[in-house]
Amino acid sequence: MSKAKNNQDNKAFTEECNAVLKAVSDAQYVIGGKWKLMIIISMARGNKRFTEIQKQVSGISARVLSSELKDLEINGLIVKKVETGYPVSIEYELLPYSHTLEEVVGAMTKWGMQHRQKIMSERKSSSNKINK
Amino acid sequence: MSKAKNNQDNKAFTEECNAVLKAVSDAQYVIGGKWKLMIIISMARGNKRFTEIQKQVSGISARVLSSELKDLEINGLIVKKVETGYPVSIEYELLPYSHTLEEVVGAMTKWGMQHRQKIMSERKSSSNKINK
DNA sequence: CGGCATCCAAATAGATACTG
DNA sequence: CAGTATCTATTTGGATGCCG
Repeated sequence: MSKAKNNQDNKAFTEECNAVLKAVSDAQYVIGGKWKLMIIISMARGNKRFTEIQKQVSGISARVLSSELKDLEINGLIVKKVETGYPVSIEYELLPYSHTLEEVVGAMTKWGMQHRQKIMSERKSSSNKINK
Repeated sequence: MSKAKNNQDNKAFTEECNAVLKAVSDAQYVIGGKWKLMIIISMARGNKRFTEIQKQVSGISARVLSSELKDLEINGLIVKKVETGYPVSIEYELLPYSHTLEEVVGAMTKWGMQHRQKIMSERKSSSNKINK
């Protein structure tokens, strides 16, 4: 392979790489961080109330959940519905757009499960780490 | 649908939900954060040297890259290879296990690209945000 | 119940300088 | 080149109390 050909390849590769990096970075801007996907998963299973979601997504504080829900609403993934009445009831609902995340959630779930399997069967080596 | 049936459904749903949440949380432990996937993407395109990777993953500092590479090595995704010689050359390489991430990376790339498209075609609303 | 305000502690990251 | 050390600045997050 000539040097020129190599450079061409590298250039195309770099451009494709930058496109992928940009896309992943865009995605992480919206669904990155510790909680956003977990909130969406919990909501996809029917949790709509603030306290329900907080109970299922273990470890999240009210302050953080509140702020995450706002982000998700701003980014078009959920809506906050306020039903006036006595008492006022507030529910969060997934918007149809959130379903576009199914593939991402599916891939991460699958990977997380197989990774735990892998770690479990590697109990000899203790330097690998897994959540709690 | 009876109340009992409903409760059963909810219980099964809750358990399945917790399994998914745990898996996603495991995955995020290893590949979460702003940089890890981007480093892997860059390396999958052939970048092996510290400085090459830092150049392609724009915005990452040497200190953070150094620490991220260590995490990735601990978790079995990459190796650091030191070729003694003059001068000593250091290269990082993806391990075969890193290929198990292809589906995750693919899903996120796809989603990020379509999301940018969506935002672009929604230029009327200015409250949605996208990276730089 | 569903938050927001405040305070404070901890984690994270940038800048800079330095080393083998 | 491939980092490490140090210091500081910023971000993040927990705890608590209050409010409609």
